[in-house]
Amino acid sequence: MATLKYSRQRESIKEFLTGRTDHPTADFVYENMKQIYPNISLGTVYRNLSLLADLGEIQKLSSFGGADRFDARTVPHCHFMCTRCGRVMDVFSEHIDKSLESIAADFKDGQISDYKARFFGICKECLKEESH
Amino acid sequence: MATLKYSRQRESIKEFLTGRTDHPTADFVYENMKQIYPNISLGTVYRNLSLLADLGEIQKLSSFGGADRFDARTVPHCHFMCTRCGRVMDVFSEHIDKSLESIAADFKDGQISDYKARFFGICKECLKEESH
DNA sequence: CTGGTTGCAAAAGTTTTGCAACGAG
DNA sequence: CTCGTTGCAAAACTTTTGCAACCAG
Repeated sequence: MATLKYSRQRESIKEFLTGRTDHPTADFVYENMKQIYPNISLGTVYRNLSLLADLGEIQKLSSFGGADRFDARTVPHCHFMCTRCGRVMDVFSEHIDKSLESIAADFKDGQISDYKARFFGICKECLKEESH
Repeated sequence: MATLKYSRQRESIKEFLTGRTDHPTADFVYENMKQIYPNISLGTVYRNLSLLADLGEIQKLSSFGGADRFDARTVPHCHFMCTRCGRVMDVFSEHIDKSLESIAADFKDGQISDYKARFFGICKECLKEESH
């Protein structure tokens, strides 16, 4: 097994993600990291995002079409994507969490190790605009 | 609105998908279509898969990392992906369907127009191999 | 004819990787 | 010193698109 070594870049990337509630793409992370490390490369960002996801410190979301998104919130939770503006938001609901837990438990032999759910629709901001 | 015209290629693509229970990628569809239309192009496959998805005749699944997958089953349903062999299978469970419906209903203002859920774990085939 | 569809190829977009230099332990 | 990490660039992979020829209605 590879022994992990400290890297400023990796630390900054994780810190950056932790400070946000949206779900940035790798390229967006890259653009922001450039302000701290002008020479950082996109490859480094991808490598660290992958590594952090493997360690379970962040979550990779491959669910929305286009580039993958990354989320520092690692507890199982759902996402809502607005089909009009493309924004991806976390969904908070005990009802939802309980339902998904019971869904996972519904599988035979405890096969489920993880699950993700996402919902599509039009967000309130877009609905507001629509009524103008 | 564009008026749809008949195309043998589109018909074959849809027929191909309908006859399968796995969830092929565009490239896999392309490789198989070549046996019927040796000159068919990947662009045509992508265009028709997109078109069929827009028409609601098939479903595009962007949820599993790597290339998108396509599914002729259009009723809302969940998928299970084996994290070991990568296979993607449909999940049948009244319990799950009811839970997801009630999740969607939990949103205010009927915002939800669609939802997808997927579960990860190790499939029975892989578990069997593991015990050797 | 008209305009949707196709094959082809180029381009765009996303992610991975080989490699030499660098740096943490 | 060792080996994980970085920057850079090339490559791999996935999807979209411009265009002239083609074909369904």
